[in-house]
Amino acid sequence: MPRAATTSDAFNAIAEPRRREILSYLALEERPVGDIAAGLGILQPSVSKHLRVLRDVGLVRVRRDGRRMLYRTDAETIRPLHEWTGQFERFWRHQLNRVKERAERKSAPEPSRTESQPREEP
Amino acid sequence: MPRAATTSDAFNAIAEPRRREILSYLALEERPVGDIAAGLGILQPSVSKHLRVLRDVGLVRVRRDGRRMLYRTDAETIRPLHEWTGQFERFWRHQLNRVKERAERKSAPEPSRTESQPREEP
DNA sequence: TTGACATATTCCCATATCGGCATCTATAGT
DNA sequence: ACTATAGATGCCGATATGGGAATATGTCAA
Repeated sequence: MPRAATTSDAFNAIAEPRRREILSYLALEERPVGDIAAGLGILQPSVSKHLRVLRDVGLVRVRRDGRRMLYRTDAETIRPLHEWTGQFERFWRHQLNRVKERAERKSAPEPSRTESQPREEP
Repeated sequence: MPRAATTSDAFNAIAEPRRREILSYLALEERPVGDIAAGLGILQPSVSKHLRVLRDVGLVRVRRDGRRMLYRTDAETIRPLHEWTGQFERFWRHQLNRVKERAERKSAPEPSRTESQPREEP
């Protein structure tokens, strides 16, 4: 089974850095595709494809203006992501304290072999 | 060029639903792999693989306890995600108002052909 | 040492992805 | 009708993915 589709949910959609840029770019005001391409330095077909993904998951809305398509970010769809990450807020507060304590304790060597470290190269 | 690696950053790592479950599961207290597998109903090798991804991007920390590996969520790494999504907070507040207005205005039909709708099936 | 237990890694595979490039569609202006 | 402009879609190819099953590594205990 491959990775979940980018269009499966907002989490997958925002995994792509370009798409995050686009969302920020379209947060303040709606813009046509050409502006996005020029403003972010991405080829137009790529922009269109990213916009299709964002549209499929509801992260942007479109409106036609003559021959242009005006896109804007739909912040409401980002909200669940903010709330999911927010569930850990109380923990990083605690961890800040731990880091502080550890720094203050740095006078005591304490060579604990149990504390883990990232693996090394083979 | 394929999709960015799941280990390229926290955004890609949390795109996978199981990994999100694991992070929530490990938020309160550290747990051995077996508990995660049993608690979430995932096969052990899968859990180990997900944990390796989460570890590579710093979303979890490990510590050895005898023959078990105790994992815990490192909330600090989730913080940037919370902040990125938070940049849109002021907008979804505004959009709430718009939705409210639209609902109140629902007495006026106004058949605007310009307002976009999701595409239809071919 | 041997065996049991806990976790990690490897192999296999069907599939979605992103970028480039070309092409198609749609609207506007003359 | 013709042309220009804006955007969307289609095709291609290299690649990482996640699940499953099997196997490897590592630690404890007798």
